[in-house]
Amino acid sequence: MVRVRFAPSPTGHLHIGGARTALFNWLFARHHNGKFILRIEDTDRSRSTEEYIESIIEAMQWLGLDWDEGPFRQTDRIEIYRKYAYRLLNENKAYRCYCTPEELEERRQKAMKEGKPPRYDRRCRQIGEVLDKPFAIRFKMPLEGETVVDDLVKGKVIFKNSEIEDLVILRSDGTPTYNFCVVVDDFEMRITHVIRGEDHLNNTPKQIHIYHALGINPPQFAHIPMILGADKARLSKRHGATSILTYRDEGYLPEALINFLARLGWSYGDKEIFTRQELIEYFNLEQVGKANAIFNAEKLLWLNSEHIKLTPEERLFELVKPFLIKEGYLKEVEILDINWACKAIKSLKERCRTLKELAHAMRYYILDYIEIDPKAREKYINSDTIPILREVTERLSKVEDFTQDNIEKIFMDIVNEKGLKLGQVAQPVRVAITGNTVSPSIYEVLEIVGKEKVIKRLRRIIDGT
RNA sequence: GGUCCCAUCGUCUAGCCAGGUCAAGGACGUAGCCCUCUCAAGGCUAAAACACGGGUUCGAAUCCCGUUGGGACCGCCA
Repeated sequence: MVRVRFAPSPTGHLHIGGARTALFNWLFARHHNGKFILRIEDTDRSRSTEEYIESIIEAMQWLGLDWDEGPFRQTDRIEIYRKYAYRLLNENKAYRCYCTPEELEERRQKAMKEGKPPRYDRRCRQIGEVLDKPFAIRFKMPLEGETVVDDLVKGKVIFKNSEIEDLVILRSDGTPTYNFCVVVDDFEMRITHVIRGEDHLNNTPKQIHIYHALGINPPQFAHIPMILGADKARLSKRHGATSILTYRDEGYLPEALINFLARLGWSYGDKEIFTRQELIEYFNLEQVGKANAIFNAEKLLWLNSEHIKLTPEERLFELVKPFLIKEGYLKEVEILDINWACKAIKSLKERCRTLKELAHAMRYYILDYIEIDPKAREKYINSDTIPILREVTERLSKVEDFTQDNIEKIFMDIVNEKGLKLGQVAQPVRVAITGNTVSPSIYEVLEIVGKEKVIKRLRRIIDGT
């Protein structure tokens, strides 16, 4: 049984990189009919907050990355880690370190300045007796030999044990540290595959030794490449929308983001567009690449538009509602006729790349009156076009059955009778009805807006009010 | 500074493990054309890459070594 976990630390919102790690774990679990576990690594009490925990969970839920166990919190499990740490101490596999953080920091700075590796010099490892001073517990790393990490993505990676420092596993305040908690938790939670960012690759040999000291077998490791910003630096706030929830608020579909994230570092031949089910079916670690990837916002936008096209109008309507309300086009209690709304959305869905854009475009279907773009007005509403608009208004107002076909007939009649080009009629009308020079087919727009509003808006333009 | 990872179009990538079918394929973006009531969508076309240098081999994008470049880690952070 495959058991994987996503173990974010709540020191910030869920960002692109974290979400991709979560996704790969989730996909791997679902593909193998295994379990996906959520674990909150909040042992850094000074930086972890409840707010971030909630935010991460909200983002996971929005993405549809559901977990089977958890969320577990490491702060609830402190006693467990402490127990294991003291076990190692008693078995002489760890030792008390009496150096203070200040001393260590000082030595580190000095080492850096002298160009030496800023590593702990193991000075307390020699102390035989127990001193009456505050202490941290350090793990005894082997002093020689090699450790091989047989990584599912990177292959065999070899580390010299002499390069690995004696890391602190329990702080002097009694709290455990990251590298120790992961091992204990992954063991206790019976994790079979650890899929995480490549930034943890260097930690892996340390963890492997802790596994061995505890007398347990390490899980399989898979270190996936990093996601970098356009400047090739690690993705951070500087690169704009970094929180997953921001993408939700900007009108991205979760399935589009999932699709995008999946293709960042993983591929399935030439296929670009995947449904959630397809990803579960096709995902594997073998096809995960080794090189870092740069976050490409343009492609995400394109994928979003593709997924909007794939989404049924009914669902789009539900998804776009919050945006309509936020934009003020719709009051919260107001109810739109669903069939009408779907017709409106259908006309717009292949023209919009985000739900935000969709909501904005829908304004001219919903509102009674719309603002006319000054440039559009200048170009298309003038003494030449007012007579045309008058003619259109007059004829449209006589139409009983306000359908696309009937509307088109009227436009064509006017064009033929007056010897005009269709654009000479369509564009002024488009500006009068939508407020801009861009919209779906004008006949379609008129039908959806409806006779009453169409006539009202045209009259308003003609009257110059 | 040390250790580790990585290297195909601007970007995501296929191909690499099992060398020849690759004068390197797809996608985003860009440019042009077609369609056309506008804008999209769609269709067609174009520009655009095997980082560099050695080696192995009849043959290398694919295997080996080095160089360069990028990234990560080196905490009583995770």
